[in-house]
Amino acid sequence: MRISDVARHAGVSPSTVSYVLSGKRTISAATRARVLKSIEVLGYQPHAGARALASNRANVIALVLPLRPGIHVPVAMQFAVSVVTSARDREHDVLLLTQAEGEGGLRRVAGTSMVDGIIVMDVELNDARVPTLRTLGHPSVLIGVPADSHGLTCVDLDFDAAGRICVAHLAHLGHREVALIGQPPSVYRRRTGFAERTIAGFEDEARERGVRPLVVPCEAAPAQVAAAVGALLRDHPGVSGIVVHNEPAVAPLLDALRAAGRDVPGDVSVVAIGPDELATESVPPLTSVTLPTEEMGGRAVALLMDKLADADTPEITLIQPRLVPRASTAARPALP
Amino acid sequence: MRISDVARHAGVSPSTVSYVLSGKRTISAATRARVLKSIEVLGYQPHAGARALASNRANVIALVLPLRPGIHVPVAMQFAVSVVTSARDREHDVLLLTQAEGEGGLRRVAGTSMVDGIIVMDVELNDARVPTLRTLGHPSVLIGVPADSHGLTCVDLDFDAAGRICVAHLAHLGHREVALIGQPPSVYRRRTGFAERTIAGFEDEARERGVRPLVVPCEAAPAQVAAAVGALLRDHPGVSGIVVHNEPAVAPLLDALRAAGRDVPGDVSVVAIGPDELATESVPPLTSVTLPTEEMGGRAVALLMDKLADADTPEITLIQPRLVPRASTAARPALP
DNA sequence: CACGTTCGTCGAAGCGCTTCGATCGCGTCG
DNA sequence: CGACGCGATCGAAGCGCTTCGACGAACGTG
Repeated sequence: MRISDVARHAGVSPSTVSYVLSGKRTISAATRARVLKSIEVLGYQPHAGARALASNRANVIALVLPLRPGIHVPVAMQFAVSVVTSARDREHDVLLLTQAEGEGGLRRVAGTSMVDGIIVMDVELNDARVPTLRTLGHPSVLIGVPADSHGLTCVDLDFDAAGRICVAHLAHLGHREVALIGQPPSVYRRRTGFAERTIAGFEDEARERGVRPLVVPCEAAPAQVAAAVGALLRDHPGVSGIVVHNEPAVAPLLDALRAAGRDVPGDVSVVAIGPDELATESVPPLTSVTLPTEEMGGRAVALLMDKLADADTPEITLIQPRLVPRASTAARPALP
Repeated sequence: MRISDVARHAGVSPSTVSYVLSGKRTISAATRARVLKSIEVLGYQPHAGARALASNRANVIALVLPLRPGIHVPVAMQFAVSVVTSARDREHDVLLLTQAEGEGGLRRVAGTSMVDGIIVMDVELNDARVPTLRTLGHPSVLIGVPADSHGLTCVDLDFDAAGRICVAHLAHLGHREVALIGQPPSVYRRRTGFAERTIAGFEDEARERGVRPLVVPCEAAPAQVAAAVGALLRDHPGVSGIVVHNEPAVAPLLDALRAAGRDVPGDVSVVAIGPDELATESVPPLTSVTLPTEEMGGRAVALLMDKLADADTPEITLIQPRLVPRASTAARPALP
């Protein structure tokens, strides 16, 4: 079943069928209808490889999955799904690469023209893949912002603003001492933008508002969260507001507070940074700053398509965080 | 940079270069070396589309991600990663399809020759995609076994045996009444093989050993797990052994037992069915039946490659479960 | 009314690779 | 010693599509 079969069936030339399909030249309504009919009747599907060869476009983009320790898998999956969905909406498919394939993988899929562009998730501040992406000659979009974003296209939540907005919310409620339960130390060690920027925003806003900030990196395992919370309550009894930027630590954190006899939000207010489900499915539902995975994935794809169409794109696209108040934050309790 | 450039540089014909690359004809060691050198020097990478067109092989397989409610995302991700890794080991890439694309997506990627074969995860007993796969004319491998597996190739853990082995282990330790904390009701409602087969094995083995079985489908939310455990302990005080076949319910289950003052394994023994990390990261580490995601993914890819090479493959490949004793099971406590 | 446009369509030339049959030496066997 | 076989290599014909230039017809326009 080839394009020439369709052409014969419709009584036109193969090129006409091609133009009907691509819309790159005007075709009379009557002819178009006839061709489309034939395509439907014959169940014609163009050969992807032939297309890619002739048009120099594979209609496929690559997505690099992040799989290092510390990554919250459901969030990564949400990104992946939103990228696939957005790509499909634009007639593109998605080729999956693992982190393990590394820069060689990027060079391979780009060099063989398997893909037209690349989306890289979980970009570190000093990401080894960035130089490769720069020299690749294939368009790419990063989710996350490296230290030097020159010549790149990056999408991210504005984590600095996210950190700030959390502190602002707590300060507004009267809290004078706030803690940030952060990512595991390993995440800071490999210098991840979203982690550092959240801290920066958290601390800056606290300073500006005369609030005392405290940053506590934290492993996600329940026991370690419990230990961290125990230490926090003991050593810093004045802390009445907590920001959590560590998805899997959220449930253990709430457990630990409960176990310590602290009511949320009666004694302690908690703000989470993470996907909505995380916040709504907790008990109590958490005031949170949304991690808009769908919007970010969609935006990344949109930017990549712009680059494929030779439009120029902003170097950095920061999505503004929104804080949704729920049941986990309240005014600071009066001092005893 | 094309194959003819390499040919010129090495002083041979393009076909010779092609044969060096594919190994489909014998090439003298000297020539091969010269060609390989040229390839390296020039940094030649063959054009994937041209290759696919000429050879009728894309060297890509499709993977359909499961994303329905009730799916444990980290497990799905483990499968995906193991499929990608195994595929890469065999010179293939992986195209990601979402469940949402449905059967149309399967027809599209097969019909356009984007992929050479398809791996479908999370197959239901009456999966709507099965008839499509049968008529597709493209090889496919299912992870999971549908009710009618005629003419298909399926890989799965032997969940019936998994259910049995758990009961056998508990019975061996002297437990006379055992409960299965199962999947959420919605999973049974859509008739999922792994869920039903585990129950079947669980009940059959119990019957054969004269043990009283009890099956409790269970939502994974902590509150619901707690409620289910509460009811279980109240209405069936004789239950001293619990099998959990529901990853996200494991932690809440242990919490609920602790809250009810039951020691594990002192008062109640617990066996989990799931990935190893789930078992080793719990407190106490759980006796468990491993869900060998890596082996299953690898096997699925291997079977698909066999089909691509026209070898015939068994309809059903069941992987035998292994029970690893850890700290959560012990002999039944003496009756008071 | 002749000429220039525009519109719709066609034909042919690739895109870069694989593969089949043919060719060319060269060693070997009868 | 000629025919034969075999290993190594080449040339050319596609694979199925897109796209460019060309062409005829229809349609204004001066």
